This record gives sequence, C-alpha cells and structure tokens, in this order.
Amino acid sequence: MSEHPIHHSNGYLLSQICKLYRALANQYLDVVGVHQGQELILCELAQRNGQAQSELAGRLCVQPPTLTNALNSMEKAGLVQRRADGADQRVSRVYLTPAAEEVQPHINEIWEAIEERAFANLSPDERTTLYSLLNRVYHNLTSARDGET
Amino acid sequence: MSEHPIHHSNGYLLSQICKLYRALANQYLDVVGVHQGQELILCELAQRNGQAQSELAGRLCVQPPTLTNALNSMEKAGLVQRRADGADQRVSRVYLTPAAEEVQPHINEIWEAIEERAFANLSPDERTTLYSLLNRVYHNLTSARDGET
DNA sequence: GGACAATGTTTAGTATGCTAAACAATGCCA
DNA sequence: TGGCATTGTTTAGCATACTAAACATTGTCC
Repeated sequence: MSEHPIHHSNGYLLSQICKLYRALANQYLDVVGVHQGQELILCELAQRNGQAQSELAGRLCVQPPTLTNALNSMEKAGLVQRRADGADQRVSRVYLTPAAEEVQPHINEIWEAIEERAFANLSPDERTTLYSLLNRVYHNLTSARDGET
Repeated sequence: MSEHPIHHSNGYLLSQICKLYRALANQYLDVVGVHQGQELILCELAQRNGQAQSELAGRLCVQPPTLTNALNSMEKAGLVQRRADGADQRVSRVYLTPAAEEVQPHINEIWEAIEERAFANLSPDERTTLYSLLNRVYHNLTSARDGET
C-alpha cells in the first residue's frame, strides 16, 4: 500500500505517535475537565504557586502568547487565577484555585495511566533504552533550534 | 530545578520532541512555501493523483474537516486543485498543480535533511532500535484508540 | 417514483501552537 | 525630570487538529 520511503522513517512514525499520544491524553484528561497541555501548567504551579507568566512559559518551553491563551481558558474554567505582582505591575502571577487543587492528585494518576498504555509491552530495560535515545534526539533538536550552522 | 517525575518520563520527552520536530519541519518547509503536514498530502498525491478527499484523509489518518482546511489553504496557495468526480458529485477529487510538481522533488530532500538533523548522532543500529521501539508504541496507541478494554 | 438511509464534504466552534505587532509598566540615564 | 530602551503581557492573525452538526448527493426499497 504505502511504499513511499517516508512511511518507514523514524520521523514519520514520530509524528504519527505524537498525534495519537495527544489524542489519548486529551481523552483521559477530559474526564477531569482539563485539556492536554494544561496538566503541565498545573504540575508546574503545584510545585511553585504564584509564578509569573514569563517564568511559567520558560519552564514549559512555550511562547508567552500560547500561555496567555491557555491561561485564559483555564481561568474561565476556574482552575487558575491571575493577580498582578505587588511590586511590578507588569508581571501577572498565576495561582491555583481550590478547584485545581482538588483535580491535581488525579493528574499524576492519569499521566501514569497514559504512559502505561503507551509503553505497555516495553520492558524496563527497553524503556530506559527508549528514554536515552529520545533524549539524544531531544538534544539534537534543541541545538538545531538555537545554533544554526 | 525540575524534580517532578513527569519531567523524566518518556511521555514528557515525547511531547517535547514532538513540538520541536514540528517547529523544525515548519522552518525547513517554509522555504518552499509548504506548511508542515501539507508535505504528506503532496507525497500522497504524487503517488496517486486525483484521490478523493475521503481516501486521502484515511491514508493520512486525519479527520475530513482537517483535510478540508488544509486543502483550502493549499488551493489558495496554488498547490492543489479540486474537481468534482464525474460519476458522483459528492466526492471531490484532488489534483496536484504544476507548481506542486515543481516543489515535489524538494520535499524528499527536506524530509531527509530534517531526519538527519533529528537523528544525527544515532548509529544505523540505534536508528533501527529506535524504529522498532517506536513501532511498538505506535501499535499500543492505535489499539488503545480502537479497542477500549 | 418518493421517502429515507447512507455517504462525502463543509461549516461552526474550540483547543494548542506559532509570529509579529501593539500596549503597559518599569528603569535608566543624561 | 523627561525621553528612551527594556521587560512582561496581550492582541491579531494564521497553522494544525478535533468534534458535532449542517448540507448535498446518491442509492435503496417499498
């Protein structure tokens, strides 16, 4: 059927997996009213509540406008609240609401359930191998982004 | 800094890589005026020109509305042309334009360049290992989607 | 042959993600 | 102190991707 070389490449596989992984995460997270991507924001805030948006964006590796949008819908959903910093009116600090703190414990469970699904039949050794290979790919991609040769 | 277990999981790594891979693909493809995702449509049509949108969507594993949007912008960009099927007015068949056929040869080069970047320091053996591991993840995810236990 | 089901595509609405440009507040420095 | 650069966030506009619902055409079956 699909004899084209692209279909047998690591890159193609990676992008398909990506799409599937996102879809699965969405499906699991929807149950607790959280969207894929937002769970990372919640985890980040659980570790340090009241971060500035710029800090948050930096840690999550997303652009500030992306975070603005995500926070808008999370604020509308009652998961977070923004308050301006007392000293510097430019920075807006983000805080978890009680509703978010209730949801929080489920996030880790869900995250683990997704992993269990995705990497089900891989042995611990294989998972480690995969991790180290992916890690190298990750570094290739980050250095490709910054240092243009 | 980020001591949270999520940051050391295969799933987290996968989603970060995903984002980076897409960004890199976009950067490379923009040069020839094609957006990430559209290159797969072009490859598919290069193999079989004049596919119905539903066929195309099936092969690319995207939903029909997704394809509608992508084709709209590609049609606007002069890369493809839609013509209604002679026998069945419901189906619209998609054809490459001469412009697309000029771009086509570059797509493979670009695709390879991206792969070379992403998997640069992996030996052939390691690439094979990665491929087979990812393939298993892929199957876990596709079976997770269809057959809900 | 006319109602109704099935099939193919589009529209509407929402999510993530990006860039470029606008806007707001701060800080520096002459 | 008044102008200007820097920093933090938002807006506008576009890309992919999804679902649910609308719309058009076709085919079937009584």
